Amino acid sequence: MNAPKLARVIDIRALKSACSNCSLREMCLPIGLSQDELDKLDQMVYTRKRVKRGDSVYRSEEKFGSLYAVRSGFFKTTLVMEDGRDQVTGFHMAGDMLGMDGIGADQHSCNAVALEDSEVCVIPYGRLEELSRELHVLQQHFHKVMSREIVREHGVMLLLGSMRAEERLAAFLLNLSQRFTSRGYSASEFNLRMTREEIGSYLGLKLETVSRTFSKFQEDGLIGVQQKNIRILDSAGLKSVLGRDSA
Amino acid sequence: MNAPKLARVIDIRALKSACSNCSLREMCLPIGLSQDELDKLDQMVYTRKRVKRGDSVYRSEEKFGSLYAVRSGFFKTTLVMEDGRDQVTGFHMAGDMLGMDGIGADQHSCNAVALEDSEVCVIPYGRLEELSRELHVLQQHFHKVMSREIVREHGVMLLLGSMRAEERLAAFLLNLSQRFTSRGYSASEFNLRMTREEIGSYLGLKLETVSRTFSKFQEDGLIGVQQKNIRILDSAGLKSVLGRDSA
DNA sequence: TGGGAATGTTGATGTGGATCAAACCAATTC
DNA sequence: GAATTGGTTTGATCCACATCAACATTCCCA
Repeated sequence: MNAPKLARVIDIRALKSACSNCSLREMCLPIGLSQDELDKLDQMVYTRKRVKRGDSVYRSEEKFGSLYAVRSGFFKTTLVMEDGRDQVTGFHMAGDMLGMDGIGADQHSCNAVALEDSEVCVIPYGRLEELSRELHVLQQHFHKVMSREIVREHGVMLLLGSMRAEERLAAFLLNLSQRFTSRGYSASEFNLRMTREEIGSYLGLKLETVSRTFSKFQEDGLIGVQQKNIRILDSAGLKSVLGRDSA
Repeated sequence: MNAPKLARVIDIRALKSACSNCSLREMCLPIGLSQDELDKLDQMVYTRKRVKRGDSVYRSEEKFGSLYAVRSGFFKTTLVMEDGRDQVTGFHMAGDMLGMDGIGADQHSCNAVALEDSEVCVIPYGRLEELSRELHVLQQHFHKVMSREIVREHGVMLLLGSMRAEERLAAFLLNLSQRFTSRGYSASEFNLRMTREEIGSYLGLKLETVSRTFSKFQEDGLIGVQQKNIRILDSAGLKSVLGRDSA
């Protein structure tokens, strides 16, 4: 009985899915575009896709065709080795771009999995190429997005290659906090969307180590932890954990 | 007395520096371009630059302006943490592209240092943008290059996050071997251009561990090591080190 | 051509984080 | 409201790699 009504509501929402009135337009592809250019972008991004918690936007080996802008929700990207070991290579939230790994070999090289019910904007890659040949600003922005992904990964390499467990966790929390802040959320309190195991996988640690280190940070008065809820009590203290030679 | 003659030789060589008759054109930017398009590329890449061993092409924080295609020689890229710890983020040889980390923030975020006397082609980034708006093939190729850099870094993250020392070294050697092969050099014998310390830094290990592991591989008959000279004696064996649960 | 600085090897010992194991807790589900 | 399930915490022990140290080798360049 309610079904038709619900469907209509969704239709209306879909109509409004255009980039030009998206609340994320200041941190997504539309940055710096004029109204005119935005209209063109609207024609390119015509699909939104809901992704339920646990489902994936794309999987490794899958044919590449589109990029995805996270509209809402939270994702992880993971790599799987032949022997089954897998590793989280990133966590992604609203405004982040997914799928750029697929361009090089025309197939995806990792899995993008939703950690909560989420929504992405589907950006057909061919259209993006076309449009970015036309719109200099869009081209520039797209290149910047890719470049920043490279730099982000540099950071992770640094973390994995030269930091101790406490430093990794501190860097992780500070990074999350900073990203939440830039999206208008509280810098000092947030809910983790991922498990200790996923954090560990991302940071090259075991989940027990993650848990222990959280506990230690709590004892030291740096953070408050209650399951997935994190309060950052002493962000300067956390920063000083980074680049501290030893315990 | 010889100087003028030498200078003229260099001039001639400089004239021939065009992409269209570069021996690397099949693994560098020119891939897939028609003669016509190649001519345009030639106009873009008009500078070659010699880089002496130990010198850098660019340094972290430096203003970004150009990309660099390695023409000959060998480079490492490194990141430095505030506290001085530094980490090698990659090794780069002929045909590789350097500097893409700089696009995002309009300044470089790592150092690119020559490990032997080398030569790079300077690609002014503005020109590349321009030209790739014109030449679809070039645009595609450039995007692929960036994407592959992302995928390469994914691989390093996997290595740093989930592999043990022996696996890291094995993966490293196989990767080098494969890259030499694709450049027409021997897959089974090559000279390392970097020190044990640099290898260790790249792999998240100490130089002693690198040295010991090389020795172990040698004892096991997998490789022959003599200082910087490496012979791969049993590449299948090396592959089987990867993804082996334990010693 | 020799002497000193880098670089590399190998051994002995130490330790941070992994592993193994056991509770504990919160959220569902029956 | 008992039972199940997925996630988290905490303790005891272990081990892969780091660290410290001594020596060997190679590379420079004075």
